[in-house]
Amino acid sequence: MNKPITMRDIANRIGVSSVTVSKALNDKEGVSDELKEQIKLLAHEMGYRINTAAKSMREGLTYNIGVVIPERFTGPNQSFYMQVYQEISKSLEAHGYYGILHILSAADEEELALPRIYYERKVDGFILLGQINKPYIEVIEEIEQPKLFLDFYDEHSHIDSIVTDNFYGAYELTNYLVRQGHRQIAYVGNIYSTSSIQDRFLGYYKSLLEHNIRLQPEYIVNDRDEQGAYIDIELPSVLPTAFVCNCDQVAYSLVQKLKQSGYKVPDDCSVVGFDNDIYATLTEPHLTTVEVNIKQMAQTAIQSILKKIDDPASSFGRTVVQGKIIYRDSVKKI
Amino acid sequence: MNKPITMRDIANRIGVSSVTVSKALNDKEGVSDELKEQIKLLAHEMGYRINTAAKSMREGLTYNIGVVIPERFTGPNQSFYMQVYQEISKSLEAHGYYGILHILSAADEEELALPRIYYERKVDGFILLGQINKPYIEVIEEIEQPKLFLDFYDEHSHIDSIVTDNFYGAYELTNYLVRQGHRQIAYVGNIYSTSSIQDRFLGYYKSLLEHNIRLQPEYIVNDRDEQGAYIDIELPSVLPTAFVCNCDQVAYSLVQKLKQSGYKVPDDCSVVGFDNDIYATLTEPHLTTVEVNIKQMAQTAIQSILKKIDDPASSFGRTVVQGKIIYRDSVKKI
DNA sequence: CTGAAAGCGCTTACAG
DNA sequence: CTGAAAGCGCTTACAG
Repeated sequence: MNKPITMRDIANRIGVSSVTVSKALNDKEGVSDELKEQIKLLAHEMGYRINTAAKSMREGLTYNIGVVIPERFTGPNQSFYMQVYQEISKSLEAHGYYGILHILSAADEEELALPRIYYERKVDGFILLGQINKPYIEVIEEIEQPKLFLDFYDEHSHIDSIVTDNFYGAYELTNYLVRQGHRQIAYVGNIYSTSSIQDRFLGYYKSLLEHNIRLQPEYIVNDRDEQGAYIDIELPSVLPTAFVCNCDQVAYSLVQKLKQSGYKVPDDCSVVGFDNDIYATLTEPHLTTVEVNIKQMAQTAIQSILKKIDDPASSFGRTVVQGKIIYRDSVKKI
Repeated sequence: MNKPITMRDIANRIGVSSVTVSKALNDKEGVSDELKEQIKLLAHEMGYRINTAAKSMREGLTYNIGVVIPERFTGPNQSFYMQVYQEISKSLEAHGYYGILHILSAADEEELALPRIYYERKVDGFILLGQINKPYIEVIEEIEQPKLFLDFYDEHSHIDSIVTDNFYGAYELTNYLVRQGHRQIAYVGNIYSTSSIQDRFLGYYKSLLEHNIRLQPEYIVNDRDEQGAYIDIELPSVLPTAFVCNCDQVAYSLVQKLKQSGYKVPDDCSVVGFDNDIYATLTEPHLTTVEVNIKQMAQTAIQSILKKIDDPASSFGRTVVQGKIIYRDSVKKI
């Protein structure tokens, strides 16, 4: 391996100082346009590539962002967070930054072990992607580097967060059902299970309230136990004309159940989901659902974290990103 | 933000030189055990975290590996490569290395644009994950840094590669069907489409040959067109007793087709898949299939690339990683 | 417009 | 066993 080209090499070739080369390559003031051009050209010819490590050390910036995802969200059937990570990766690159992924193992989360990227000063900030345990949140708070929560938040923490608008998405989707003539509308999901299920339920409820539809207890259908494990869905004794499901996967199960019970979707009963994941199009008919705006969530997160790196005092609080209804074939106008 | 602690700070506190601190913290020779302990303790107390950028510059190593995945393999329904990336990330961390993901856009691949991590010397080596275009391969070959192909290979390239053993996996799976009494066995897949479909076909064919079963042309069932788009599967006029599908997703479609035609799986007909992805358990009955050993593929890739960084002359050629049959309920003994 | 000096925080090679 | 010196490749602040 021959020695890498440095700014000094370029400088020597033209008979100029390395300071001038640095200025030229970084488009700084203080070099004539002519010389600038000449230097850039030569740099290109010589195949110069900047040594980021040197720049990093000098500036005290790594140009890396750590993205921490709890292990439990990274299974083969849960591609959502990895999708988000992809977007983060792409957007970061456009800003001259790079993502470093850290899968937080269950053991490390339990033992409150901080990621290695922290101890090695590998990153300028952290994006915590996906709900982490309370005690771990407290440890994270102690870190004196910029950080934010993505796709979850913690009421008692002062860490900024970016979440999808579960409440408004479910509200809009339910409004749509009402506009299609539905008034017997059930909600499927354990509303004590997670904050997104709960917020989606509340959006659904708001729509009912606005339309003077009474919330009937038997129209809140449970889908999972305390541990989050799916349970068999029990259909209400009087079938509603539509179901709002807290996620596409549950909508998928529900449609199977309805079919088994001899009902046709959407002819006998409409069903909507949430997430627009693989289950939305695996279901027959394909589900009308809410798509989370992954791209915007990623971009918002990056803007915020970069701002915080630039100015550690800046703060954004809780930012909410709106989703988008995807209309398909699982709703019938009645 | 208060100034970060350096080795010098620790040194000053004990009244020793920063050289000694460096040696102690790195467990190098030349410091008494006593002093070493004292230094480590103090470092911990003071919350010392090494400045990797400085180390990097000094050693000329970034401790990062670039992982390049073509965009077309990163859709929401294709979590496989992101699974692999997760494993790479985890294993790398155990070696004090970190992965930097680069999604290669279709445009960049077309225009032969190298990733930014290359121009910024952000990484010590590259793992190319997933088949890239021939012309791009040629550009990659020019890079004077360690690199390897993961999950694909190129006959005309001298770049080392690590692939899953498609041939042997399909061979074993077909052997299993034969042991279960099957002799009319069809293969589903366009055998001119990709090298893995082709290699899996050849493994299937080897098993037939070994068992003196004639390969019948109508038992090679097409599943996709030239562009790789799935087409409607046409069942052979005489139904075989078993189908070997080139992937789980196609097995899923096939089972649907069989059910629509009034056949029961596995009672009337057995079906096996390949990949053990989400479709394997989405299918009813759950599919017997071959699981790619993602963990081992990642580990092998990392070992190889780290060895190459250490010794650029080292070469491994084409390494094959064996898969594992997952037995489920889609095969009947006859 | 251009450059000499200094320094970012480490580690290696050498001297004691 | 311990440390002074040198240097990795950049950039900033300052002098000319």
